[in-house]
Amino acid sequence: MTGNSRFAVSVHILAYLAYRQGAAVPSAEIAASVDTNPVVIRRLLAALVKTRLVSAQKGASGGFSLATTAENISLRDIYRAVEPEPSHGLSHFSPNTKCPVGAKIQSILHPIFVKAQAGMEAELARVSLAEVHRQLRPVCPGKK
Amino acid sequence: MTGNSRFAVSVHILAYLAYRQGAAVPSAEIAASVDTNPVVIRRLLAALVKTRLVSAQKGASGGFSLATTAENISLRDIYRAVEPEPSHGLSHFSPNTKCPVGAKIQSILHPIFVKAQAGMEAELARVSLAEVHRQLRPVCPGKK
DNA sequence: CTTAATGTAACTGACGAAGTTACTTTTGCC
DNA sequence: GGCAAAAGTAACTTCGTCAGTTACATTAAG
Repeated sequence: MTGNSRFAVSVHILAYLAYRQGAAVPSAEIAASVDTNPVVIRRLLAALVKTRLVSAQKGASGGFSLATTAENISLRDIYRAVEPEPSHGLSHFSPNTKCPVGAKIQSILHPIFVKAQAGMEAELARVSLAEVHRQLRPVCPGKK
Repeated sequence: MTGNSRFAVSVHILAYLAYRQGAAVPSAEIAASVDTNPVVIRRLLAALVKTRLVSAQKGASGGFSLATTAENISLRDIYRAVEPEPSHGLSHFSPNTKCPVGAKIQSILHPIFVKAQAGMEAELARVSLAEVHRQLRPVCPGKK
């Protein structure tokens, strides 16, 4: 598992916690579901705990659980918790300010990037963790 | 200039071509405006030529110019020309399929990511290169 | 035929993220 | 009290991607 999968893995983690219905789930169990190292999971969970989406219980028989209901958590909340501030490549982009184009291009692009980012997050905001959870346990036709 | 600034630099390139009003502009001149190496510029231009946003003229007194009007180029066109297919971290994310969550999470996330991407691109589609060009040459109050 | 340009391949270096090891701290449970 | 299990975290190793660079073949104007 290489490349930036922080968000995808984080949604997986929270979906797993929802699936386990409030139990204190150790990082090793989540790591088995994601198929990665427990430390990777704990690092992402640290961000999710900091933003109060998840609560952590140290010590024996400890573990992680959702800090609120799955309805109250949107994918945008998760995205913002674990993704770094989007730079869109504007940091480390230092055009020649002696050129009329280079002097202005950054200030022109910045608000455009902010809107593009907002457009993406608006779509994520429409999906709750509960919706993801629901799709995990689909209605089983014919079964009551 | 480090990190993924392909899109920002590409908009800069096209804005520069618009600014030069149809002249055949060599990559070295664009590189001076962006403050980077001409090869970096030519690599991005190769993608822009392939998608027919820009035309290239080889040989002495050759260079690059817009293949169409700035009104006809949206920032989404530029984005799609130079950014690789968005994986959103789903490639290289291989959860444990023996777990009920791991088995389904990818197919749940995929359509959500597609919508998020579309939300972002819709905002980029609203901005044309002409709009960027206009902001480069603002009305100069008092000047006729 | 010279010169200036594109088109590309090959290499280097920086950076970020995943993965791993190892250790400290905390806490339930016997 | 002491053991076991867990979070928390630091340090290190890969690994992939991209910007940057050098070098060279190809092309076309004058």
